[in-house]
Amino acid sequence: MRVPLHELVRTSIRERILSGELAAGAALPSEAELCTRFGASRGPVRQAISALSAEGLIETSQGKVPTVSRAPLAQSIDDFFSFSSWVHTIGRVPGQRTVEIALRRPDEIVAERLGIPASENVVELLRVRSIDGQAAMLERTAFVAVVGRLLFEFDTDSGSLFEYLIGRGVPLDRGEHVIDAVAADATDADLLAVAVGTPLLRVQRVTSSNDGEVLEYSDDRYRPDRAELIVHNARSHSTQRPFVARQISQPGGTT
Amino acid sequence: MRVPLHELVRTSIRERILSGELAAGAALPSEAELCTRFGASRGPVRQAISALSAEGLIETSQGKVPTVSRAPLAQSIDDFFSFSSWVHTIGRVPGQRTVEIALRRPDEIVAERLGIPASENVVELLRVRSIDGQAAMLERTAFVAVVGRLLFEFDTDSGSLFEYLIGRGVPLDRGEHVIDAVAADATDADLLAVAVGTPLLRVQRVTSSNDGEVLEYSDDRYRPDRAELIVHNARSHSTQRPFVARQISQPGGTT
DNA sequence: TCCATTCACTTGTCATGAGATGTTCACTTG
DNA sequence: CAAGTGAACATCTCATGACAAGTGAATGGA
Repeated sequence: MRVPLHELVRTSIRERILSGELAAGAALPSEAELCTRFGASRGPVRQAISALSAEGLIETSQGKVPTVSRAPLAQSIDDFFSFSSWVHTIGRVPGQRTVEIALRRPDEIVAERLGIPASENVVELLRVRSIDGQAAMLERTAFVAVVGRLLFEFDTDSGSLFEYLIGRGVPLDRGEHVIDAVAADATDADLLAVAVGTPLLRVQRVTSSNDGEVLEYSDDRYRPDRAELIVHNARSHSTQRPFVARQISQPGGTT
Repeated sequence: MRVPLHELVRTSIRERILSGELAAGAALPSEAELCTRFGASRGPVRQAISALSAEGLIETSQGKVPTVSRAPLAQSIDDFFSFSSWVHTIGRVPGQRTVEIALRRPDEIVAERLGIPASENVVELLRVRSIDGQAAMLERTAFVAVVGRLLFEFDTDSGSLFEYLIGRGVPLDRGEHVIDAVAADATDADLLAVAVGTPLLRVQRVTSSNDGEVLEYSDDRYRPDRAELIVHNARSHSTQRPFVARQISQPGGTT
């Protein structure tokens, strides 16, 4: 498969940023330099820079050399998918305790969300996720069989399941998250150490590949005093990109 | 201020799409046609098309004329800011009942969110928002004085406050939304017709201009059985754009 | 009638050249 | 010593030309 030149330039620069070689706030080489370095004309180079800018990785303005963005969006995106990654980037210590892992028939809702017949087995995982040792979220995940098989070779208490699956080549690319609020049931209350009926922030996620193949369904319930979601959004036609992330709850939030 | 040619082409096409002149799925003129029509070379035209594609308004692929996207993102963005607009686009009837409107000193939290001293007056508005006549959300909004003044010339029971303010030139451009869950207090319970302690989905929004000037703070509480939030997200470097919107709750959501 | 091929047309990619416009900083001037 | 000036340098804008690659409809043969 032929790789266009601007694509090559783009990924090359991106890798240098993500690897830390180009730190946040650092200046990129000028267009002219990039041209000679890649043996390209200004067209592809500008195309690559423009794409990286749209991606949120760099910031540009006329007359100034592009600089590496201080709040890289790529990080936020990964953070939104991976609890461990998120907690790490905010400088806290993530933790997880596996309550249950099982291969079983899915219930109606899980089967419907995964888009499979109820007769097809799924791997279900129930974990308590914590921040600095304090329980913050209860995670009920169901994987389709082909992905779930990989779980039995993984210590679900050890770290980021998401990174593990990505590393094993599972194409967890797209996520659809439905957000609402539910009252803690007996299980929630027990594992999150709250009273039954306490309001919890629930995020139901359906993760699929770029082809649209559904791979995972998860029902995550957050203690709202420990974690919340944050959405940035811009109207009109600004170049500002929307982004979604989690954040630690601020004290005094309940009016 | 000088308007670049590619910007001109871009807004021209965008207007033709948003006005409905170019329906969803319709084919755009070819690059060559656009070039002659605007007296431009391919550069600016391609730049405009690429921007519109990134905006999500059109879809392109090699060899085929660009077509108007069937799920325009611009709509979703506006929908996320305006309750009325959202309810309209899903084919329901929005409603609102103003419970209170007042000019007063802000409490600590409101003052902090708006970034103003507690001695500065704000206009506070309390409204019940409904879908097809059923109460779905309770909205507590505080406006800085300069914006709030406009409210007294507006019938807050009549329709979209957001559109009214935009029409009056208020630059409501950027929004930061913090999402969590709270238990319904006595007021919430009364106005939303639920029991005290019922979990509600809360969205706290700080709206500001592109310059970063804070204009509005809102605390919206949704009945999770009537409305929920939905977030689409894509990892990696796909062209897929993230978006955030509201949606009507599906029955049987509580596992 | 059906199917493979051809061909005109489309967008994607890339090079080169040139002027406009914003930034920065050393240098001049008061 | 501070303020203003200007040149070097950067990106932004736009034009022109050329080839590669995908699309779709017309064409022609089986």
